Amino acid sequence: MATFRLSRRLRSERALDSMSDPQFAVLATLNGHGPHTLGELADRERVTAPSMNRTVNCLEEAGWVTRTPDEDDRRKVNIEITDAGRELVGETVRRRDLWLAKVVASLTPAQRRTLGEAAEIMREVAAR
Amino acid sequence: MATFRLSRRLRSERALDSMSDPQFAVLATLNGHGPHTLGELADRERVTAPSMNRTVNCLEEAGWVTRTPDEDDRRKVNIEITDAGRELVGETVRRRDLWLAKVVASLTPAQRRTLGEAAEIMREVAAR
DNA sequence: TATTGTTATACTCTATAACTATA
DNA sequence: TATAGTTATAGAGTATAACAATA
Repeated sequence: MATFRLSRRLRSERALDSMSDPQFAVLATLNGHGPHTLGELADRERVTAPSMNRTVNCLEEAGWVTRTPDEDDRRKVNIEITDAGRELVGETVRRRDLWLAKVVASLTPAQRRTLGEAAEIMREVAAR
Repeated sequence: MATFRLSRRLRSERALDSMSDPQFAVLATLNGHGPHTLGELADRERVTAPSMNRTVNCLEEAGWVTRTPDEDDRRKVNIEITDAGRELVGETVRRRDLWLAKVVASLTPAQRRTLGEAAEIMREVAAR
């Protein structure tokens, strides 16, 4: 439960309050790994195609991504992040890092050590 | 990053037919810390009162919690988990933590102690 | 015939604003 | 007048089922 709550708190540190977590997750994927088709995004986020379609619709209407029909397979649609989308992702990352830095600075050395050791265990555990 | 990864790993092990995360979070709180008023639950989960009211409605209709008017302050409503709710929490936890139990059992006592201490810090930090 | 994306429909979670009952 | 809870309303994320376009 502590993991879920901290994860939620970290996600709340975003550049735009109006941008939801699912939308940001898609934007971060496109920013870091290039254009994806709708099906690829749905598989990556473990949601259905209609669900991802709706999320992409919101991102497209807001100008964060663009849809382009695939030239080789015209059933597919390539979704690509815009310059405005890249700027938004960068701003969110900076804000999140700032919040984390303040929190860490307020902890005792022992607490920081505990979190550091725990993070290592959590990474190892999550990889199983 | 460790928090995000562990959170995602835990969710991926979640039973398909189990309840939603917000509902489970409320039920787990009531199961572990006794009855709460609506406002207390809303503050704890960092959502608005109307949002929590709807979640509690779903839990109440399903028979997992009960509403009881407070005797001292009749504006308040005490929300309490039912026996069926306790049973459901137990089932959900067992299913979600099936793999985690094995992982934790493989850790050293010192590692388990580190995770326990880290969980407390994470809860405090997430509440800011 | 199979795959990819979309639309239709329904449910939950979320919020703000307005309302009721009580302090 | 202030507070606790509820209702009204709206937007987003989720799903399944059905459909269109393309391979």
